[in-house]
Amino acid sequence: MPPKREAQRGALPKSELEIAKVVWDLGEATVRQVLEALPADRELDFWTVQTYLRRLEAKGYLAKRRDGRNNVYSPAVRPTTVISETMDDFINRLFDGEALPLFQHLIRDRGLSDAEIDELQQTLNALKAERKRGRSS
Amino acid sequence: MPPKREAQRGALPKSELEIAKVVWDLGEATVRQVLEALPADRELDFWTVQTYLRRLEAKGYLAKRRDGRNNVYSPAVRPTTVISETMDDFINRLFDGEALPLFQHLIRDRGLSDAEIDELQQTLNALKAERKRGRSS
DNA sequence: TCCGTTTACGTTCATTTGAACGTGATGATA
DNA sequence: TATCATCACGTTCAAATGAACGTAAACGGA
Repeated sequence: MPPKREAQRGALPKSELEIAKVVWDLGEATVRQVLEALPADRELDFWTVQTYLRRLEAKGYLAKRRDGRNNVYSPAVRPTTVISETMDDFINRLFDGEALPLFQHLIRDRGLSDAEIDELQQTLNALKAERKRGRSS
Repeated sequence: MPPKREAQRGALPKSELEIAKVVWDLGEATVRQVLEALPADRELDFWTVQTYLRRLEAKGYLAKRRDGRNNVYSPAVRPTTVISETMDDFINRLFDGEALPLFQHLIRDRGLSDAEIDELQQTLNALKAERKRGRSS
């Protein structure tokens, strides 16, 4: 059997992703809640937000529940999964699928504060220790 | 005067970016060279490649030079710049403009090999040392 | 219970993007 | 120099995307 490519929910379009992200942050939300949670400088129409939420539901990213006369949307796919998919797509497109070059680029061409570097190092150390532990047990 | 938004060459579409990347790798290239440099499983028409190159030129990303009857395309904007812009756009969209969460996600949700972790740590160490030197001089 | 408000749903519309074509010009080869 | 392949350019076309509307139904307050 050929290695079916895991549903390949091919990379959400910008606007839809933007809306999905709001829902993720809120946990669940009505159209209006999403609209209000949008950054102030992002003026979308109520109708437009509604449209995107509907599309996200149609694509299987969000679930819809009825609450009185309102639709309440919530994640139907774990956000982490969607982020991973999106990122994979991005890395494939821009860095031939290699994560490392992406890091390099981020680290040197984009300003990381000293504090951020520290934090990053700690994360790496932790991960390393974790793995070592995993392997020796 | 309002703070004009820096040309805002708003994020290249997938296919165009793909083509641009080939040109970057080759340094400069004709339509046919780009076509041939594409991964084997990516079957684009000669015409299609031509179209994308033309668009990229129109948008100011590539420069066109004449060589006999051929157009030779080359970067008009440093690839690093374009990559940065693209990445900024991406990070804004997915991580509220914060690079750190992106790192975290990459590090833990996407498999990094031990070797890659090492390499990353070295990069960070080097960067840190570099900065310390810069500050104390 | 009636009225203004808010919502869902189906629909629409312009623009962008992905992809390709037809023709006339150009250049190499026979 | 006649011919054949290749190329550039303008053009086109469908699908995806960004954005919004009209209507009818559902509510909540007067």
